[in-house]
Amino acid sequence: MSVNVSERSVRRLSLYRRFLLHVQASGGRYLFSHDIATATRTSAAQVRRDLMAISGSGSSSRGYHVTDLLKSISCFLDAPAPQHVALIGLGNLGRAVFAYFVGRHPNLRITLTFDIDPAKTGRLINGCPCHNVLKLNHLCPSHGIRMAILTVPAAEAQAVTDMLVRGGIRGIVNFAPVTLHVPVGVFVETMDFSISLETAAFFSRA
Amino acid sequence: MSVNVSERSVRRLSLYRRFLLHVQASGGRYLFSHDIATATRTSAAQVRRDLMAISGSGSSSRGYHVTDLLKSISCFLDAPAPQHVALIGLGNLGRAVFAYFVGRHPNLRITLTFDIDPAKTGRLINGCPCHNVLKLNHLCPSHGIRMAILTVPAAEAQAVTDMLVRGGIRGIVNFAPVTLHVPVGVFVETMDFSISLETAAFFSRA
DNA sequence: TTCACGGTGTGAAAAAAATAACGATGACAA
DNA sequence: TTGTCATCGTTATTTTTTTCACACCGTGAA
Repeated sequence: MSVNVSERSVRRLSLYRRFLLHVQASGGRYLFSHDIATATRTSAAQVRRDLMAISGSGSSSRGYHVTDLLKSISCFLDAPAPQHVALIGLGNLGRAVFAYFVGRHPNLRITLTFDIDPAKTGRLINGCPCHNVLKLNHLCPSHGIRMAILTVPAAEAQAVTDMLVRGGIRGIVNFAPVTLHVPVGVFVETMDFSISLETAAFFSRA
Repeated sequence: MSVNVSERSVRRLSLYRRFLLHVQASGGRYLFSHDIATATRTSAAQVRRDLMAISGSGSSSRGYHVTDLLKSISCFLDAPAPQHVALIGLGNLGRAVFAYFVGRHPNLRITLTFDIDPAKTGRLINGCPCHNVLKLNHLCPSHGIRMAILTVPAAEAQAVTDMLVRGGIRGIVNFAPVTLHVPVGVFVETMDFSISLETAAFFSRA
């Protein structure tokens, strides 16, 4: 089902969905491909092509039906049941991510958190149990957790990643400014503030 | 000088530099392209090609001289003098970004911060003055600020962006989960946690 | 010296991605 | 009805990006 759709398409589809949700909330019912395109800074052809891949269909006169299209995209992007997510590292960043997360991603659920600090482990954080990071490879499989958010210091990131991989994790959102090494089949998305900053700095004077 | 180098190359060069700094710190003197490649998860050919573009040259027997290469990359990526940066929005995220920033980017300097909350404006934050966000288009030009980090709520992001653009900002690192609209010539880098999360969720079950 | 080896720099080829092009379709006006 | 028009779905083309391939170079061994 996921074959034939590139990473970039998936990203754009996620953007389209976000826009469509806004439109839906404000009562819009139909959109043309170029509406979606301008809202998400891409081209109408690109939108049509992306939607073609997931067979979301529109009418040539009215365009795309917002609710139907949302259904198509969500059906494609989301798992049938909510996915469980582990959050590793409950420092400032980890807690901020957790706070941001709440209520925003109904299909993703932070089920467990982990930290190495004994002052944090063994308690509930936002109603979610926090365990010692050493229990990772044991607890993730038993809770059906396949993806993780990594908010540990850079120095620990690779070691924790190795544990995650051993624990069967298949997708990682990494906030540490390091390049993680994982086996094929494990997806890593790095939120690399430093690199983004330097890139923006560069092009701000291009 | 910046012509002919794609955004992706710039990103990779930034990654190479980070790796090279680590190597330098641990006393390494020479590296082959494939060392850099494996460390940054790309290919040796890609590394050589990227370096070719900035005319960083290596020897076929020893590889690349770490310090020389660092010099080449930094000369290419960095402005001759430190660039001034404005930070807009001093909520949890903004303060976290500021804290992360400190000491990590010698060529970039957060010169001014802005917020809309009167409890924050008029004071020093980390030794850096905080102004009302309405003073943006006035203060940015007079301080030579050409780039900004945007950590305001999504609902305000576009309005603030418009002010930034009027204030002459040419590069924005945007943390708000919205697609910003800017004139050509203004570079926007969006740190989009939601999109990254959904992308990782998708590929974690591919 | 002479050869083999492993790496660089770079043009050529391949793959991936974005853009353009176009027949088909349905709404609407005349 | 008939023609026009704007948009869709899809194929074709172009552009961009990555990978391959190989001549050339410096080193070390024989």
